[in-house]
Amino acid sequence: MDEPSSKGDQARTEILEAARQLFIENGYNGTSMRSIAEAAGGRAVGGLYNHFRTKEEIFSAIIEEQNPYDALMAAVTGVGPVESAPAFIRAMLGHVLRVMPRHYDFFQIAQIDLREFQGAHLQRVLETKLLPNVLRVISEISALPGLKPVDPLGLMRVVASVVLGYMATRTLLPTGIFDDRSEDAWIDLYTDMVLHGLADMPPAGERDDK
Amino acid sequence: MDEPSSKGDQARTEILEAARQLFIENGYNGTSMRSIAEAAGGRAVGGLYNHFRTKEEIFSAIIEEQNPYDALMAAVTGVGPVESAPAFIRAMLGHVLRVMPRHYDFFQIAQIDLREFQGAHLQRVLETKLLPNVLRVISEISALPGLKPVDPLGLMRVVASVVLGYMATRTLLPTGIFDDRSEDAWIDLYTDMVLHGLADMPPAGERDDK
DNA sequence: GTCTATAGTTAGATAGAC
DNA sequence: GTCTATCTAACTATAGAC
Repeated sequence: MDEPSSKGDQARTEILEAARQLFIENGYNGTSMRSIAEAAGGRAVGGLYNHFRTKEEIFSAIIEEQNPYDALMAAVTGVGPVESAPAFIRAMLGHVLRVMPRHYDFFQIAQIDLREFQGAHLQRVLETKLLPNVLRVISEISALPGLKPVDPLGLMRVVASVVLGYMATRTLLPTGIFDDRSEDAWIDLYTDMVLHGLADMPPAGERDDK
Repeated sequence: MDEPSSKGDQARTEILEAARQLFIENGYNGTSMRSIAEAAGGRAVGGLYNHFRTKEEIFSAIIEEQNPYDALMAAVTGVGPVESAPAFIRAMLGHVLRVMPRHYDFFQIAQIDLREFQGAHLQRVLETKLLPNVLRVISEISALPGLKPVDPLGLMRVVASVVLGYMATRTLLPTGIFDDRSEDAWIDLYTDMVLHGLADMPPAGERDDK
């Protein structure tokens, strides 16, 4: 992710770092090339154009180079061999829900892309890299025993919803309102809901709750 | 919500309507007062300032006057008397998940507020109106029989997460990928997960899935 | 309350010396 | 590759006639 490889690219890295922070604080159109240059080590505006042709190219580079794809896939593939689908889901959620908050910056950048560019820059990462792999993992889970009959697409959406909802409610609501539980406790609660639900009884007959 | 009460306020309504659409399409800073004036019946720019003092006041008015609070509370309080918490949750999710998509515009406006103003305009609506009422409803649910022991705050967060995740995945992912299921089928799937989980067995002992 | 015209500022991007 | 200086265009907001 962060690779200050050659010495000439150090400026580029500085610029991307400063830009990301400003985009998050002030939005895309709220961030000027001047402010990026200033925040990136007091540079001059013109210097930015030696590394990026346009402002949008800066934003695009952030999405392409700082996305948490590797970390996310490592969290998923790091589950290892398990015997049942519930065990896989519990381990996977445990990893993913712990990894995602460390990439909250990208979560915010992604929201900016959705609003300002209709997700155009995200789409490449999502469709070419993440989605196929996620679908493959979800299919593997479906093949394991222990789940109710749900097709892979349905399984993917509800799991994705829970992860996204977990991320969104971290800051959407007034600060500190969720702080009385530890992160581990929250993750257990979410996992238990996904696997076994909130009701204390299985659906009796078919109409315990209708 | 839409109240063309006096004749003088018709222009105001037209402006807000045009502004909302432009904000959604082009973001806050991507929408100019000129474009708002033009879209609101070919008005002149100066005329806007007879109704709103600043551009931000237009945005603020949209959040204050076009938020789906009433619709949301109606969906929740319209559940009526039930005997168990699972029954309440099923009915409530059925209403809320059907009502929220009809207010997707506001969902997008809310995201703009989060990004451009750190949610400053949302906060008033959320803290003074929605949150207290939601917490009250959640407490009522907790008092009904049929749930595992979960405190109201935990219950609120996981339910909110599911609703937000449902909304987010409607457009986050490539268009049409979720269209093979009807809305009703999706809502059933989400509700079943929230109540009974995805696993086909209750947690045996305590370690069926660890 | 709506218009035209414009003030004052700032944006993205470029030119050319070093 | 970085700087200073600047171009052109667009922005928010205001002034004043009707």
